[in-house]
Amino acid sequence: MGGRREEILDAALAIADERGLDGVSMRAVAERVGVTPMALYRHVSGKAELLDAMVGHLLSALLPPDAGPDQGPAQRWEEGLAALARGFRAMVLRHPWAAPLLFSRPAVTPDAARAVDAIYTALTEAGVPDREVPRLERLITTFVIGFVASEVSGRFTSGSLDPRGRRGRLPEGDLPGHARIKPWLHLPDDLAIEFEADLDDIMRLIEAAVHPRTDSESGSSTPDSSA
Amino acid sequence: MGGRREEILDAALAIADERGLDGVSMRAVAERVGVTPMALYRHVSGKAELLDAMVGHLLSALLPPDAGPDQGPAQRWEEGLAALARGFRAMVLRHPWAAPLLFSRPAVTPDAARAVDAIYTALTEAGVPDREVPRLERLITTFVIGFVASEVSGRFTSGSLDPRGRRGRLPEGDLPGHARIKPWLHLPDDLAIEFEADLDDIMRLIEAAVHPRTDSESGSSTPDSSA
DNA sequence: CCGGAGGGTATACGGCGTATACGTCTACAC
DNA sequence: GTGTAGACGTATACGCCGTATACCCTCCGG
Repeated sequence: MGGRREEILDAALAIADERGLDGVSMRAVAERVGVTPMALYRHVSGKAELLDAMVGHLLSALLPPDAGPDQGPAQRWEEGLAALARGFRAMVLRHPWAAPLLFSRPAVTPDAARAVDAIYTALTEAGVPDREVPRLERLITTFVIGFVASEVSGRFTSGSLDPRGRRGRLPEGDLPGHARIKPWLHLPDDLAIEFEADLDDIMRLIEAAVHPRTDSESGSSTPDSSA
Repeated sequence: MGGRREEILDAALAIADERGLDGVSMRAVAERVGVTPMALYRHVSGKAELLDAMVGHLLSALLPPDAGPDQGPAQRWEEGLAALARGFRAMVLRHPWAAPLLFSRPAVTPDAARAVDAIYTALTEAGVPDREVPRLERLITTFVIGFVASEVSGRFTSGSLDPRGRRGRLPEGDLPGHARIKPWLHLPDDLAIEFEADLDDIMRLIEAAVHPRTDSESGSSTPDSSA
């Protein structure tokens, strides 16, 4: 039977974990399987499909293994969403090579569809109007994927924070926004904490979608009473 | 003078716009400049730096050209942020090749730092506590970059929506969350509208950060009164 | 006995980024 | 003028990459 294909997939995953995405070449995978590069093409249509299969494999491990037919009303929806997000983050931190691939391929595997379904269910359970559910799903997944991708790809590491990053020698007084908040400009020690705070904000965003504004009473933030 | 470097940069940008990021090879750029590939290395340390310079160039065009010393209190902060986000989206839609690069490199060019500064200023102006400003800046930029990257990289195109995407032949009844909201499962015709709705939600998220919850009064969404 | 099919190999092509070595042209000190 | 140093460009080559093409072997049903 075609256990060979999974053997190839496992080899590719192992190489990616050990040497990064650039290490995953058809030649390297073939060597690890113990076979000639061209032999891979009997089981995989090309490198693109191999990469797809790799992210598919990762996403498969995201959902709990369908722990039985009945499990009651599960947890509260916030917990379900947060758990999914945390699990996703943990997975990408464990396999950073996946980050660049996550934006290109839509959630196409069965397990990915199930993950989306879990989000739909949570949103519905939270009381979000049906019409808004897909948009909010996209908003949430976009943020979560983006956050983790930023984290592992280096977008967050000092640069937007400390403007003297090699090349950016600004006149120093040209950044009034930075100056005011200088004490808070360092990257937090633990991005997990920031991730939690962001998730919290997004949960509130969802709650707000449950009780939509009537568009009156929304007289911008504060009518006049600021300082 | 070093006009040669900008000539190289322009050639690379032109190729990227015409043939995509994969078309940008040192050989192709060199040919367009009318020079041998190795000649590029006199002006650019390697391909990585060339790519960095390309995104730097794009980001430079984001901010208004510093329209004079005084321009009053500018617009309301929501408008400033939204304009920045819309400008960013338009830019990436015009140059889709930039999407994969945006997560890897921090905002390191002077103009990028100025863009971040504009966001800081808007958040401060909105009344966000100083401590929270950098986190919210990261939250906003992460979402905006993620949204546009998803848009141009195909993550949004049917797949998470319509679960029958080639490979994902699920038992059909296995996706209760999808079933319930079937009428809304199609991608909106115009993602700009969804982008606006998302921005709106994020503006409300910011307003919520201005008036932080005291952590009482937060008895989860609705105490008991749902259905 | 045969024949096809599934799996593996060998070879090759065209592309890539770039290290190294060599030329050439200009500008300036003497 | 002459020498020389540096900036700029070229030529060649190395080692990778993905994969098209053609061939080979082994097994199994008829």
